[in-house]
Amino acid sequence: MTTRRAMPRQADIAREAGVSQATVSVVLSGNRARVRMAETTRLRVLEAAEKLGYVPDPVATRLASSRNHMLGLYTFKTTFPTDVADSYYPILVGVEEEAAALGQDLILFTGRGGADRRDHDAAAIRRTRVADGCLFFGRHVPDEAIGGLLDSGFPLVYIGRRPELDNRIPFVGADYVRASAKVVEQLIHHGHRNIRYLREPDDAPSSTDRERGFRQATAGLPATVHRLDGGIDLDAWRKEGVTAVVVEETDTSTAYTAVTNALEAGNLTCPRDLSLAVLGRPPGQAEHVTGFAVPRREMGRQAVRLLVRLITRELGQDSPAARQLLPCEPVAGTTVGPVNQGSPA
Amino acid sequence: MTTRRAMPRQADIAREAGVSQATVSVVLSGNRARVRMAETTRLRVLEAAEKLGYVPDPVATRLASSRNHMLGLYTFKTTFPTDVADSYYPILVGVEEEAAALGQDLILFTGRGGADRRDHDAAAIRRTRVADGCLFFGRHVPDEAIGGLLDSGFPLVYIGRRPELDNRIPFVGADYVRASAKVVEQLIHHGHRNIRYLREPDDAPSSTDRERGFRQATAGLPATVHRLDGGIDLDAWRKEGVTAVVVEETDTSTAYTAVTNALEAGNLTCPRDLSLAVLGRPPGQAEHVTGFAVPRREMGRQAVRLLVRLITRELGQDSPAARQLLPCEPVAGTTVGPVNQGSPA
DNA sequence: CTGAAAGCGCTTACAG
DNA sequence: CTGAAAGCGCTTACAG
Repeated sequence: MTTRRAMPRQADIAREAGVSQATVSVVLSGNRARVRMAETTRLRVLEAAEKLGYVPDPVATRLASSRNHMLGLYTFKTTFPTDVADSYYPILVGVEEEAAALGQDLILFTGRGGADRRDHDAAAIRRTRVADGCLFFGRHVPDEAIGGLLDSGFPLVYIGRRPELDNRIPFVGADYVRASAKVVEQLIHHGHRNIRYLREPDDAPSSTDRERGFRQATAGLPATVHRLDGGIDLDAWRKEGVTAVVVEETDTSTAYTAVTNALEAGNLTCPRDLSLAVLGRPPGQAEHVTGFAVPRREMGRQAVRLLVRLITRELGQDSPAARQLLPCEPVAGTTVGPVNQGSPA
Repeated sequence: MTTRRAMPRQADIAREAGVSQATVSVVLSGNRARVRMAETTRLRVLEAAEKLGYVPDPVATRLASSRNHMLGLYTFKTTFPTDVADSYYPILVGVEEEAAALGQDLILFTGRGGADRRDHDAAAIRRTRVADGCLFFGRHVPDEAIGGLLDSGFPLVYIGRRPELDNRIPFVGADYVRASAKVVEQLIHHGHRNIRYLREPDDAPSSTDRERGFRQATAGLPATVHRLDGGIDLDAWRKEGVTAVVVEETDTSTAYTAVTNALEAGNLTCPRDLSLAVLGRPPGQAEHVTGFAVPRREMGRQAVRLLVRLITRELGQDSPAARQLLPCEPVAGTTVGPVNQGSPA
């Protein structure tokens, strides 16, 4: 039960090796300054360090220099969602994998909810500065706090595309535009012309991107976008000539659920009566639904890699390479087929 | 794109308020030393801090004092297991919940595997000292590294009972002895006398505790312990008069799997032909199996609480209260019934 | 009541 | 080639 002073410091090594503390620092940090030094001195220091079981104090290192090989992860909501199936988890797996591979520790910052939420988040966000840099993840961007971090040159990376703050935020997102367009092109390839897109009434980048992809692919076609705001009437749509439905996919799966309910209610089968594609993966085990898979794990990994490159200044905060969109994996599924020639039910 | 120097320091506040930097420190830290000070001065400092958007630098705080309100979590394997159903996850949920509730950030330390694993772990374990204290979780205890931490008075708590190092390690575990005994008592209550215990050939505390509970409950009965080392012959056991089987449950579920396979092969039904209880929860959705649930989430929460009490010195490292065993929740299930009166198949 | 000083354990110019 | 000094942003005795 001695005190914390039990940990050997550089000064102890210096005494042991008969050199100055500064020399110890130079030797132990690999002599990056390329100071010329007698090999014997170097060895003596190394030996003393080994003998005393020296481990650098990460706190002091961080204060004196500017690296401590710690990466922050700030999440705005609980980091470990209770709902394990949450889309969140694979990202964490990727983040941790890559952080470990690059020799970085991870600091989890949790913005606590409650009454003083705003203040609290601001303080917590500022605290991220203990780390060399920080990953952020969440639907909204607290402009002021993040802007402050950006202004001060603190390395940060958002997970998910972030056009906010004049596109000054580095990010690693998924290329929803292209993935969505490809799904819709598949429908067109099957002969569909009148395609309806069902989206949720939210304007997060991931939503608008999907819609853009849909619009790109259907340019010139009678395809229309329907914003969910209640029930949907598939029969009416079919009477209008709609032969395929494309639904947005989000955390809540509201749009997807609405469609499957309507299909069931109308006793409709895909792709016999209607072709169906989802812009993402549906909840549960519905693996037969055509769509695409978001590379969440890879997003986590790449976000870490990008953050480290920002930290080492290998990449500038403003570099185009600091805005990454990863491709999504198409999922063929079985809910898309040729246009049904029969008349609507 | 300014430098990090953009963050205001206490010195900046001091200049703004026309006081010394030390006075700023006193005011901002709530004047715990109860230094007498003009209220107007205090307010002036607070106002200046507010105006400049001051946030204390946690690194400097930690170096100068000894608290930074960060808790470490060291895991020896990947912190986010890819197998989501892993028993690991609920503990993390509990840890994060309670850490957030107590206003503590979390630092994840991951011992990387690989060739230099031992050295690496040792260095990583030492790095935990950036935090005010650290939670540890894993099947083995690296004696030397943990002993060193303990010697230096660094607050740490293991998740899971830890008799190693002469019981010097504070922990929060589950009371497997009592939970196991209760399960077995249930069997005895149903009239079973000749009960067989199937355990895996591993001597972790969680294994030996379960066996102890079994032995306690079956004292004086012909109950015997069988160490798994290949296939098992249920028919032979039944001919010996065994009417109930109790299996250990671990990460791997080896024992449980062996029994269910044997049951299936022998076309046996529980509890008709044999009563079955598992000392924990079986893998998958087998909710009908009698056993008990380990309070993992609560273990996570309590471990955090204990660690904080250690950090604040409210509790000493050697205090008996720093060795906690949480009760497990019994699961009734349907695989235990009265002794089968018919003859063995 | 408030300021000046020392120190936490490092890194990084700068002298010799 | 190596040492002495300053400084990172705080806290904590200690003087006035």
